Amino acid sequence: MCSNFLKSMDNYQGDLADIVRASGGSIDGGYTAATASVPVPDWRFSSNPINYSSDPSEDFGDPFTYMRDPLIQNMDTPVSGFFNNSNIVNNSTVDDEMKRPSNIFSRMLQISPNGKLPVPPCDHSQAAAAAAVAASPTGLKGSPVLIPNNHSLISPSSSKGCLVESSAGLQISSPRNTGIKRRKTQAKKVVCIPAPAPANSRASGEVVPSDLWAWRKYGQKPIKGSPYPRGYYRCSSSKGCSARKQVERSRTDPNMLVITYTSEHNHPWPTQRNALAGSTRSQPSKTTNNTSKTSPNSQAQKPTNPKEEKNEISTENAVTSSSTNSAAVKEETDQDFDNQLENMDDAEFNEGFPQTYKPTLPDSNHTEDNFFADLGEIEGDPLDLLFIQGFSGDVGRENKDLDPFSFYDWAANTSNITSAATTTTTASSAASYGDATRD
DNA sequence: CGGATTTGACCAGCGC
DNA sequence: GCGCTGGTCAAATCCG
Repeated sequence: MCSNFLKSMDNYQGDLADIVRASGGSIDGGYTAATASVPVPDWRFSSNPINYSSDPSEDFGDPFTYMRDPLIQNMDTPVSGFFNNSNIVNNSTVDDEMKRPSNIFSRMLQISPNGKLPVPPCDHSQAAAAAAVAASPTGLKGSPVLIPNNHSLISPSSSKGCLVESSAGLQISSPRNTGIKRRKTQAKKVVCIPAPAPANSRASGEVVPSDLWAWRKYGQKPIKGSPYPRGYYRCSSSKGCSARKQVERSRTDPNMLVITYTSEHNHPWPTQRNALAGSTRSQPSKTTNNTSKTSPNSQAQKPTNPKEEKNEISTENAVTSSSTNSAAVKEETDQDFDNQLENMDDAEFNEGFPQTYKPTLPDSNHTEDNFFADLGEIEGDPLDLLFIQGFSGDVGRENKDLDPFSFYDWAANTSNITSAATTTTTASSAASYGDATRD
C-alpha cells in the first residue's frame, strides 16, 4: 500500500466508505469513534455483516474493497432475476450483462492512476470505460483501465458498472490558493450508475443519486471529448469537509452516470441531511425543469421530510447497491490496487473481499435504530427494498416515492421497469442539457 | 434571509 | 515554456 495512501487515510474516509458506513459499519476506526454519537444507519445488507478492514488504510474508505458483497449471498440467486430484466438499463451491453447474476465486484474495474496498465477491452462496458476515464487523474489520455487478472470485469459479461477508487497519493484537495497539486494527488472513487437518458436529465446533464451527505454544487464544466458537462459538488454537511464528487454522464453511454468521489468526509454522517447547511432546495432554479432536479439526488437537493430523507438515504446506498447491480462500481487504489490484482482471484472477487472489513461503529445497533427512527417509515431491511423495488419491479411501487431504492427505477428510467419509476425519477428534462456547458 | 445554483474567471497540473 | 484542460472560486441570481 502506498505510503501516501496510508497517510491520507488518517483522516480520510471514502464517500463510499460512508456509504458502507451507512451499511452498518465504519471503515475508519478513529473516525468511527468520533461518530459514535451520530446515528449511523446500518445498511448491512441482510444478514451479511460487512467486514471492515482493521486497517483503515487498506480500504481507503472504500467499503467495496474489502467488503463482502452484501448482495453476493443474497443475490446470487435473486439477483439473477433482477438482472434478467433486460429493461433495467437501456443499454444493450448492459442489458446483456444484467442478465447475469453477479456481484458488484465482478464488475469492478481497477484503474491505474498512473496509466501504466494496459487498457482493458472495456468497449463493452462503456460505463466502465467512462468510469475508468473519470477515475483517471489524467482523464482519457492514457488512463488505463485495469482489469484484474482473471476477472473479466470489464468483459461484456461483467461490465455493468464500476466502482473505481483511485488514490494517487491522497492529497485532499485544497483551495487553489494553497498551491497543493490537485490532479495527481487526489484519490478518487468512481461509481458508474445507470442514468436517465440525457433527454431526461436536468440542465446540468446529470441526475445524481442522492446520499446521506449534503452536497453543494460549486461548479460545472464541459469536459473535452464529452458532450456532457461535469458537475462539481462538495460536501456541505460540514464546514471544512473536503469531500467532493463529480458527476457526469458517460461520454460513451449517456445512460450511465459516472460519479467520482474525491477526498473524504471529515465528519460524521449527518443525522439528518436537511439538518445540514442549506440542503433543502428541492428544485433547481433556473434550469428548472422541475423534474430535472427531481433527480434522486441532485445532490444538494435534499428532502426535508423524513420520508424524503428516507429516499435520499438510500440513494447513495442505492448507488452502492445499484452499483452492485445495475451499476458498476470500481475501485482503484494505486499500488494497493496492483496488489489486489495480484492477490485477487475470481473466487475472492466474486465471493467478496477479504473479510477484514469490520464494522467499527461504536453503537451500530443503536445508531441503526436511530437512523431508521429518523427515517421513520422505512421498514424492514433496506435490501428488501432493494429487491422489492429494484428487483421485483412491481412490489412497493406504490411507495416509490418513499422507497430509498427508487433510485433503481430512476436509474432505469430509460428502461421500462416501471413507468411510475420513470415518472418519479426522470421527470427531468435534458432539454437544457447542453446549455450547461460553459467555458 | 440563508443557502443553493449558475457561470465566468482564475489557477494549477500536465503534455508537448 | 506554452497552451490546453480540469478544478475551484466567487459574484450574481434564484428559491424556499
